Amino acid sequence: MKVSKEQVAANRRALVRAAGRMFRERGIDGVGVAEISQRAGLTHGALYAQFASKQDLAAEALADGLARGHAQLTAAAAQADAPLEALLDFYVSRRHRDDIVRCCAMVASASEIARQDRRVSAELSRGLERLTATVAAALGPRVPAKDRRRRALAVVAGMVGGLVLARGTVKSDAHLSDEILDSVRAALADAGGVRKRLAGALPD
Amino acid sequence: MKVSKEQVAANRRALVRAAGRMFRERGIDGVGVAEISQRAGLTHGALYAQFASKQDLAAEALADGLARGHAQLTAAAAQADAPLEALLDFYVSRRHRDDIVRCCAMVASASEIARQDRRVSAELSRGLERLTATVAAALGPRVPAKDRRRRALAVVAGMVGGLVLARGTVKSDAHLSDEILDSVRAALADAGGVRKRLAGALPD
DNA sequence: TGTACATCAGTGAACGCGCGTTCACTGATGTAC
DNA sequence: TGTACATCAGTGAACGCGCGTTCACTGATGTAC
Repeated sequence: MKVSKEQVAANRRALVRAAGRMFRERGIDGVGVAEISQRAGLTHGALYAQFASKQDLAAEALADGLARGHAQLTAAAAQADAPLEALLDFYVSRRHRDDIVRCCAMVASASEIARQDRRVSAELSRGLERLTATVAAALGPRVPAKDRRRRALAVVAGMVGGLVLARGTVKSDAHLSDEILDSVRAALADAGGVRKRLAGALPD
Repeated sequence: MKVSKEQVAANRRALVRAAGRMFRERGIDGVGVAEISQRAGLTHGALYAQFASKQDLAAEALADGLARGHAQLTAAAAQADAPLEALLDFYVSRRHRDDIVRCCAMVASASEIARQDRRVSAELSRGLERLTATVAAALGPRVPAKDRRRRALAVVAGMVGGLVLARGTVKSDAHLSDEILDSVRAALADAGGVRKRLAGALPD
C-alpha cells in the first residue's frame, strides 16, 4: 500500500530514531534490523525500502544522534557565564555517563565506528568538527585564536575518553569511575584558563 | 582424549590470544566462538571445557591484552630521558592508530566494554589503574605528588579519547585524524610540564 | 472537478547462514597400587 | 618399575534462534487527463 509523503518521512524518522537509540544502547552488532523496524512500528521490508543496507541506516542514525546530542550540549551551555565549565559540567558528568540511551554517540559507539564503512566514519568526522568548533568558541579569549582549534581537539578527546573510561569502569568500580570524571573535568576546565589559574599562583 | 597439563595450559593461552586479537580487530559481537577455537587449533567444545561462557573468555582476553599492551608501553618508555613524551610518542601515534590487531584494548573495545558484564569491567579497571600509575610516574617531579594521580587520569583519558577519535575518523578524513593525534600529543605533553613551558614564556 | 491508472512504500514469507551453548562420547594422561 | 584404571580436555553432532537481505505481491496515494 502506497503511503503519503508525510507518512514516508515520518516512518523514515521513526526508523532512524529507533536505530540510533538501540545502537547506542546495545551496539550496532547487538541489534537486528527486524527489531529496529518493529520498534518503529514497521516491518523489516519497509526498512529496506528506505535504506540500502544496515550500514546505510547506521550512518544516518549516527548523524541524527550526533546532531541531537550537539543541540542539547549547546542549549545547556548557551547563556552560561563560563561556557567551557558549563559544557564540561553537562558532558563530563555522572548523569551523562549513566544515560545509556541519550549518551553522546561518540562515546556510546566509540570503538565500533572504526569498524564501520566510510559513510559512518564521515558522520563522525562531521560531528567531531562541529563539537570542536563549539568547544573552541567556549575556550574564550584567554586562549589565542591560533591555538584554539588544537586546544579544542585535545579537550574533546579528553571529554570522550573520560566518558568512555567512566562508563567502562562503573560496573566494577564506581569510585574509580567518579574519580575519572572529576579528574577529567578539572583538567579540561584548566585548558581554557591556564593563565588565569597560574595568575593567582604565581607572582604577576 | 585427555591431554597433558602443559598442553592444557598452552591451549588455554592459544584461545585467550586468538580471542584477544579477534575481539580487538572485529569487536566482541563480531566474532563467534567457533572461529576463535578454530584459530587456536581447537573446536568450540574445547573452549567450553576451559571457559564457562564467551563473557568469561572475553574477560580473560581483555586482561591478557591490557597486560601485553602495558608491557610494550613501559618497554618503549623505559630508559627515555623524557618518559612522558616517550610514552605519548608511543601511544598517541599513527602507528598505534593503524595497528588494528595490537592496538590497546581500551581503545579497540572502548565502547563495547560498557556493555559486557562486571568481570570485563573489572579487568578494565585493573588495566586502567596500572596505566594511570605508569603515567603518574612519568609525569615526573614537576607535578606535585598530591596532584599526580588526578593529572594522570586526565592524561589517560586524553590518550584513549584521542586514539578512539583518530581511529573513527581516519577512514573518511585522514587529515583530521592526524590533527587529532598531533593536538592531543602536544596538549598532554604539557600536562607534565606546564610550569616549565610557562617558565620560558613568563617572567620568572 | 471527476475519473483512470501508474507509482512505490510497506508486507510477510523465504533464503542460507552463523550464533552461543549442551552433551554423549573418546582416549591419552597421570595416579594409585 | 609395571600395571590397572579413573580422570577430564577435547570432539563433533545437535539444539533453537536470530541474523541481513531479497522478492512477489498489495493497495492507497497522487498524477495525468
